[in-house]
Amino acid sequence: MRADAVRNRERIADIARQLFREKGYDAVSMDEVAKSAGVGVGTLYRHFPTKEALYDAAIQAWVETVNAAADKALAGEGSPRERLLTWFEAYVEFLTRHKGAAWRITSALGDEGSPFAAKCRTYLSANQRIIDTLAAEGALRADVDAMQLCRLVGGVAAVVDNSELEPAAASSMLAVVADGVLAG
Amino acid sequence: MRADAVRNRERIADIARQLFREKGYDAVSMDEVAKSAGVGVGTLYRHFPTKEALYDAAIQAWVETVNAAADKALAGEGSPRERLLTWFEAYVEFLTRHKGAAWRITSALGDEGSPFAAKCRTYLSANQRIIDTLAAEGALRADVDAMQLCRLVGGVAAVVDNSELEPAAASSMLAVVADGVLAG
DNA sequence: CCACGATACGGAGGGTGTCTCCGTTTAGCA
DNA sequence: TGCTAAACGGAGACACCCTCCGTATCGTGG
Repeated sequence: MRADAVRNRERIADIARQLFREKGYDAVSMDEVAKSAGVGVGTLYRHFPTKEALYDAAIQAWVETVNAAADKALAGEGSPRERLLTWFEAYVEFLTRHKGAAWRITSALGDEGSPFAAKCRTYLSANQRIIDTLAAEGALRADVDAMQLCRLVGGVAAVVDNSELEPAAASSMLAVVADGVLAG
Repeated sequence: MRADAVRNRERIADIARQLFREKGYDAVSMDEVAKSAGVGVGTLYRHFPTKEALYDAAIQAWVETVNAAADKALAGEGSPRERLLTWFEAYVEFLTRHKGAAWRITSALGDEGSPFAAKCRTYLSANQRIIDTLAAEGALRADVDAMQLCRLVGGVAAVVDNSELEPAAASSMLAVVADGVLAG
């Protein structure tokens, strides 16, 4: 790739990240991203074939830290319930950091063709590690799997994001899910 | 209202109901509804000021049966857990009967300005009755409210609808929520 | 039965969105 | 420095929701 192309690609992704984060997916148009980045829409579409692909690139950076968050939750000293809740809250915080991301990513679970498929795999494997660790301590009900957990917590995150709920409201819903998952 | 207007209004709502049910909200355009109903788009918009208002009218009928479903769940003979699960499954079945409805309605919880506000109130009061009844038997944790329950189960319904999950997958997620809500 | 005013109808077109196509410009190598 | 492959920009195709207004129809009072 030519040097100017690399520069443009990065500038576009940066600008898009800011815009999506401030305004949410639907409220940002491709024309707006192009104008803000000082390029034509053609350039936008050469680098990112669809709006969703641009979104995927824009939110890439923070997804990559998810495994660190899982490590941190597991390394905690509390009861299984406390560690599970720590993880759930981190997970919801991640998913709601960009407006509209929670629902888009949770919707893409199980859809290999989605532009978000790679992010879903990251999330699924992080949840799997949580499950494996807590199951080894005998704290989990037997029939819980990573996909189910992603969907449950993703559903909560989507609702929290959409209705712009207080952290306390999110926590009380997560407590319900955690208790349900821990129940024998 | 003139007789032809009444006929048109009903035909439009009927056609729209079928189309929305088959294809989901986003995949049905107003032009398509107008063409299928054999009217111009102007007529559509005189009867229903926005697409969401048309959707609201199209899914009106089944919403009205939600209270009957709550009665039926409460009249059951099983344990609190069994009755709660019966209600949850009926609730999810309602919300997923029209593709796209679960997320739209759950998103509208707490938004009085939404075209779905009336439907939300119906759902909230039905959930409140469930809570009151089970709380009187001492089966529920103290801090559960109807809004929280609507959001939790609505989130599950939205995920089930979006990913077209099997009933078994829905049931296992609902079991988690039910156990979490019942846990003391 | 008819004439006429109120009501309802149809569809062209405005505004905005995503995405494509292609003539023009530019980077980078020989 | 000259050439070619790569990248650029933006007009415009297409689809969507919704508005506007000239035309057609209903239904009532004479």
